Amino acid sequence: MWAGRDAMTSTVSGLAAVRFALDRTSPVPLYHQLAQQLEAAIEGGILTPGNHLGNEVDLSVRLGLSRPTVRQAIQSLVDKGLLVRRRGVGTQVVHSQVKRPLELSSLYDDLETAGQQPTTRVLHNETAPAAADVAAALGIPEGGEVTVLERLRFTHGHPVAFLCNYLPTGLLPLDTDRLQVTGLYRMLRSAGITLHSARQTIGARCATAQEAARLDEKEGAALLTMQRTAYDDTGRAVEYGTHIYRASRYAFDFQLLVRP
Amino acid sequence: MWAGRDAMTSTVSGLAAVRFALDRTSPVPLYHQLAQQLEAAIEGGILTPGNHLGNEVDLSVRLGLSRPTVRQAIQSLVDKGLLVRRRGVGTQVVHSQVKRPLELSSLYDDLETAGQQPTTRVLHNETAPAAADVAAALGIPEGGEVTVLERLRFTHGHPVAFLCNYLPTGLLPLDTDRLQVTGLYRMLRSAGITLHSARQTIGARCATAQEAARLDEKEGAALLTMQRTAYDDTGRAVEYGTHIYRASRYAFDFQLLVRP
DNA sequence: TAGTGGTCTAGACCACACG
DNA sequence: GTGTGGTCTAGACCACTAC
Repeated sequence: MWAGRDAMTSTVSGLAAVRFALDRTSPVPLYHQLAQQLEAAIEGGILTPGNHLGNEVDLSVRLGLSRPTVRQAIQSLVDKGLLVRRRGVGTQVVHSQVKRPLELSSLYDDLETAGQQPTTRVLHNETAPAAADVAAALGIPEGGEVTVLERLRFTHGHPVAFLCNYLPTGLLPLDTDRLQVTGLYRMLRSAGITLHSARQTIGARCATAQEAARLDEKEGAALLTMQRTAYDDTGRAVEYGTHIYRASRYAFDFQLLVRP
Repeated sequence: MWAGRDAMTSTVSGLAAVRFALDRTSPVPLYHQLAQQLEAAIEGGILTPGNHLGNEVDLSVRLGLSRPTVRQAIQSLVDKGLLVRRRGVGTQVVHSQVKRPLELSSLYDDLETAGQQPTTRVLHNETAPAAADVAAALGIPEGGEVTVLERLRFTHGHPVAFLCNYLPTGLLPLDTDRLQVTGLYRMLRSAGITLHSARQTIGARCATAQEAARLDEKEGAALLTMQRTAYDDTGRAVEYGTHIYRASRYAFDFQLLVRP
């Protein structure tokens, strides 16, 4: 029985071929090290779709880890959509190219990763009393002071979007020069504000004459609209924005994972 | 010290007031029972934003559970965005109204939960050879047989969307009569197909004369467009669709959680 | 220094799928 | 039946935060 198993391992493609290197002195948790190496093996094609991962108990013995630790590593990849577990069956690599789950995306980052070399022109950057909708979105009293930000975003010198954002005044320094060379979300991050969730609405409408002029479109052209309120990890609203995109030059593209 | 603690509990609003009822004979896991009751306490306002949950060890003693079990319950609520944990600080109820995370949403279900009484008219339901884009999306050979579905979705008797879907033929029975009274995703679910992920693109354009006529709009009206490919839990593509929505009557509205 | 969550262990029993 | 993942226990030590 045992001899048979050992003899078989040499013919098993997949997990048996993976070399794991766990460093107990590293500050990186063991389950995370294991998850990273499993993910690398999947990305690198060593573990191919449909490959069984073998049962958790054997794996934990082989790695010298406890089963809960191995489970935690596997679970994180299941959450990422790379693995599927079935009771009584086993753990398998998922069959397809699920790339990145939906992120709370920043237009600036999206454009940059798409190689679009985004640039920004700041049209307004000043404080003003909050209108009713802004106050409601940010959870502050109507008429309270907010910072109003209006920006035009360009790619290759052509306008793509008109961005209007409202933030609680004093939340972070909003230097106009810095806003011209980076994205708002990056500035939030580097100010120590971790975004946690957001509520957004995506719609469409035809461009008014003013909007058309601003975005270098014809009047009546299709525009994508987005309103978003973003919250930090304590649940405090940190940003409300109404954005307008040229539909001829931009579309929202994202991956969803079903939460079980 | 201990006396002081006990004396304080009576003045502590929040967790101390919550009565937990755990049933060890239930098939529902203990961590899930606990998570549900904590969630109910938050929804019901017994635990209010900012309330500390108290340390995990005390809670596990009080409940007669092990700490890992309590942690699992708390973690599930952290994943849902209801709680925040900070090392050295504690666990707190999040400060805002984060309601539902983004789901792989079905238009039919969305409309129904909004009380819009959706109805459907099936325009086409037949098999045809797959065009290049459809074949690529579904991962089948070009010219391979697919089922083509064209539907109009109404609310209160007015058209909202034109839905065109492609599915691998034979994946499930697609009875036209049933499609008229329910949604495609419900039929997939009841056929034992669990959706796992999807890739979607949302854009906008102006209505052509034909589209305008079909959706009871004027030519040139703004339309929202969505293309989506959905995958089941083995990573197999089970559905590809191109949808068109009247922007005057529909917008995408959803909540995002940042995945840490 | 004291208290918190973060990580990890070494077991155990159960429910479910498959042959 | 046999093997799988699902759940649960009762401890342990560490890293971080706040005072």
